[in-house]
Amino acid sequence: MNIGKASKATGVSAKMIRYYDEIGLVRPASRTGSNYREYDARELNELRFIKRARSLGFSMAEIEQLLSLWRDRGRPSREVKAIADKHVADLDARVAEMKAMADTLRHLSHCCAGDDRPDCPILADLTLGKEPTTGKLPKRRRDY
Amino acid sequence: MNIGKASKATGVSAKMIRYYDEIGLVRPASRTGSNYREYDARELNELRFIKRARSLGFSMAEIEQLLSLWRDRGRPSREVKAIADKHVADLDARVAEMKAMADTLRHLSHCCAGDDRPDCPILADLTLGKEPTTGKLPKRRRDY
DNA sequence: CATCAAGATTCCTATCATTGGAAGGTCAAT
DNA sequence: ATTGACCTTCCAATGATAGGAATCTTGATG
Repeated sequence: MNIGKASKATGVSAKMIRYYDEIGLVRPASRTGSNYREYDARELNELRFIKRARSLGFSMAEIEQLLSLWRDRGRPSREVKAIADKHVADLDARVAEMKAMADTLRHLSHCCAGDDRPDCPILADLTLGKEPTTGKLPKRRRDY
Repeated sequence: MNIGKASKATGVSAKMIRYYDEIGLVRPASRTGSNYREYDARELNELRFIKRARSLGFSMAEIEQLLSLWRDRGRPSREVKAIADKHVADLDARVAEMKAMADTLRHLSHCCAGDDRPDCPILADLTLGKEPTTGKLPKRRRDY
């Protein structure tokens, strides 16, 4: 099965399949005589695994760990659970941050007349240069 | 006031001040005879404005709009409110997505014994290659 | 005044995951 | 044989930020 079919079968773009190949997230694909990448059921499963994990917000680094655990049939579920739990905590923290941002803005917007007059508490607040109400933002570690 | 002082006064790194300068988010800073950037109170305020807006999760594009509205003393507050409200809606949507992710993972983790045995519903779920429970993820448009 | 460290300048590099395109080789069907 | 769809590699760009190198300026001290 070539990369196009594999892409359709897994929902991972051909570009990204090549990229995962390049960075060694998946083992280098075997090649046909004409240098086309070839995929079998096993590799399709890995690609689906990656896709699902990305959609759950796991970083590539986490996926690398999860993949190696997944490949190891004897691994203790404890290890997987630890990664998942850490990720849940991460997600919860980010949700809290964003919720605080949204609430702050919602409040400001609610106090803004939103009419033809120039008085606007939103801009007034921005002008203050205050620290964010949520405290310093942590570094973003990943996209999701 | 040189860039180092401006950085300390606003909390925006010198690197980022130069970057905002370079991309035209702020007007090109005036220069001393020896080519040092010079900042006055007005520009410090703009940098604080940008910092605060970033901390509220506005994208650079949004900040560009907000800045031009902020500079225009006669603008209707309606325009500012519209940007803020759109952003609140964006944030709410992202919060909902991430909450759904966290909940899905939390559920999976809860079902995982987390012991020495290899059976793990988390990996089992990832193996399915299902569509995310939250539906397709929208493109991330920004960091925050 | 000479010197030296701190701090300014520009330019280049990297991040992370993803997308886009160009140039060129291959496959399948007509 | 031609055509069009598909594959290959390589290069560039995204957005916001950080790091570093090379070079120049400033300000303080001996």
